[in-house]
Amino acid sequence: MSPVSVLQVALPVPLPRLFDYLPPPGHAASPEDVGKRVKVLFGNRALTGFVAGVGQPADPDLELRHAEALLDASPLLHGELLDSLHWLGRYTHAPMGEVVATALPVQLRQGEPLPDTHAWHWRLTEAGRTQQDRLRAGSRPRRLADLLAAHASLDEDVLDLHVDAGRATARDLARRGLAERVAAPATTPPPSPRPGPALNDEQRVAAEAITGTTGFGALLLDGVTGSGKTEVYLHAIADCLHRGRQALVLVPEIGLTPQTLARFRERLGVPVHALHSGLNDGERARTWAACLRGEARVIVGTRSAVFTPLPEAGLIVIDEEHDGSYKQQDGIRYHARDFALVRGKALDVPVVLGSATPSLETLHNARSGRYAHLRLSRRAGEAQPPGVRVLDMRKRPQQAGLLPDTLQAIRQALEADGQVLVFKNRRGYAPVLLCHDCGWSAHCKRCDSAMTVHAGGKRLQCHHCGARQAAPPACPDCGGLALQPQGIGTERLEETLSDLFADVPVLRVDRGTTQKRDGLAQQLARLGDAPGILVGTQILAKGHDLPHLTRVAVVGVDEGLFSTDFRAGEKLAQQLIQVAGRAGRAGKRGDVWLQTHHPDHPLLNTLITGGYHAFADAELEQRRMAGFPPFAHLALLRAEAQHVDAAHQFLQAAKQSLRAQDATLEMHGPLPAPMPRRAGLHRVQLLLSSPERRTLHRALDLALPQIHAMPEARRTRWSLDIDPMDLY
DNA sequence: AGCACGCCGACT
DNA sequence: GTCGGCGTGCTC
Repeated sequence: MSPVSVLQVALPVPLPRLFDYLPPPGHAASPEDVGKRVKVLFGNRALTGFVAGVGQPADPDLELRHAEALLDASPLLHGELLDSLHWLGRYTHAPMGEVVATALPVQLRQGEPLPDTHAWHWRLTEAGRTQQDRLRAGSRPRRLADLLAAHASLDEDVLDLHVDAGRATARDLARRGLAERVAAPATTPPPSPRPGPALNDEQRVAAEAITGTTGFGALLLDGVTGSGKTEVYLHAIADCLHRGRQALVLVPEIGLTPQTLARFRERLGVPVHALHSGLNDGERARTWAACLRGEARVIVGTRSAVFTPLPEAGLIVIDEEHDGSYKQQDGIRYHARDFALVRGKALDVPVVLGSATPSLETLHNARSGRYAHLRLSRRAGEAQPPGVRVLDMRKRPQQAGLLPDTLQAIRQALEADGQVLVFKNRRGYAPVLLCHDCGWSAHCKRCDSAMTVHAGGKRLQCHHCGARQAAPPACPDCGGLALQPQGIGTERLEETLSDLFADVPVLRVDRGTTQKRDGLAQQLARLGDAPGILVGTQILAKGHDLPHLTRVAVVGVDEGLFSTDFRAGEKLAQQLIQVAGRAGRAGKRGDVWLQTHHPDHPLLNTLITGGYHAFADAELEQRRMAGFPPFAHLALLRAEAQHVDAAHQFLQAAKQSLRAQDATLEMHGPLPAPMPRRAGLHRVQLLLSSPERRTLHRALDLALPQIHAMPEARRTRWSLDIDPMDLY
């Protein structure tokens, strides 16, 4: 007698195991069920799970429940994507149920059927054909009816192009029984690409290297700002479409603008499917389904778009591959760039990593020959690289943190009809509110950090937990009235610059001003091409062409020069290069004025005299000496608890468990996190490091079941971050 | 993560 | 006398 097979179900719970269920009554479990979603009762709630396997029950004595129902006639996840997700679960040490929940759009995760992706067409009804003449001539309904009469049916999306308010008019005709909406199969028209500018030599070499790659290959497209990386992508994508394959393009959160999409659509001549945070659940599920069915040929999306099914994949592009937004910072802490490489390998397609400031990991891979290294060293269209001028701030007078030279430089640029970007990586009015009488300063009650002064000094805000309050009228400690905002934020810069340059617009752009959708684009449009000043944080360092920007003033990056985080230097260098790259585009040479108290700092020196690659050489050498990535592999075990001891004890126990698995594993901690208290919780962390990735993962594989089962684990919120981006 | 069960304080 | 606090345990 062969024992009955059961469904091994992955559920969206943080438990590191699968749950066995008997198949729904009347069905026999079969290997074909793997990849289908399944409705089950778990405890006393109903959950949508995922059949991760079919086999013998793990515990023969356990009385199993029946699954309620299988939700898919054929597996939703299978083949390459399923394999890659299994890899992701192993790599991040996350339960498969959570991995699948992260990968699927909300609606599918919740058990909704795979949505239809057919197009909606309109056509006249029989009544419509006979009564069409009775509609008043020239009226919208008449014009639409005439239009529909001339076609068998018309796609809903084009109605508005032909008749004003075409969709609404169609619905009106439908109410009168004259027209009807019918589902039509989604069609994927052959691409009708429009030629772009001719590629220069470097671009052509790069594009040919990509299109000449058969099967998997990782290629770093290392091109200075303005060198035309996007043209190379477009060329490679067009070739991919021509071969009848799908292309996936990942972009940073900030980079997915309507302009970008319009450019892709126009040049490639196919519908471009966008996946970003602005979509609602229905749109996301439909796009996912369109990818699965091969209807979506070009998909442009942010981090989570790396999970789209690509049955006919031909190319993956990761634009601005160094960007931090590719790393998810909660839940399953995956890195979309790294996962894209895994998928590219499994799909056997080329993966292009583009950046003007490649991450040191990627650069290291390129230099060691694992990735092809494609260089674009020239700016397209005659544009000159910006010149950099360093201004020594020591013992110089300043106004709101601006040197007289800087103000003079701004004035000159404006008088020459240029626009100026003033870059300051600090939001708000001032970073600290200080009592000049007794030394008190405003701190967040729930975090170990100063509160930032906002609204010209009226409000206080914690940038770590979001707490807001009115600024006190007097010092809470000594009662004195000498409260002073200390330091400079973008808001204060905006105020000062508006006063000093009253005749030009001064626009502040930071996370506080761009929260609305398209807010940034609209603001930039308001500035137009007239002289003006942009004040902003790193949000201005990327995305959006600023063709009239001739001068960039970098004020106050000194804080970043002395951070303890091992990636701080890399991030600062990338920021400086990216923001400097904004200056000057075709026709206008730009320049950068950099204020600092540390004009001799090696990072600045190397960066300015040798550029990003010289910096990267020096930084890589330091990483090698210090045993940091890419020369070592890190994992960070974080714990948060109401009381420090609980978090500390948990990590101490975890450390012992890991030590028992591997006596050689390097462990640092448990130590308080760089911000020891945030949002009322105490934060402690244990850093694991090994020169061998396998060593690290093997120890974690063995220790994690024990760690999960620890009584201390219940008293803390803890998480494991593989390849942490920052040690916070 | 949820959710139930379970044993101790301020309320109708 | 009960509502409700969150500690502990379990989920096929």
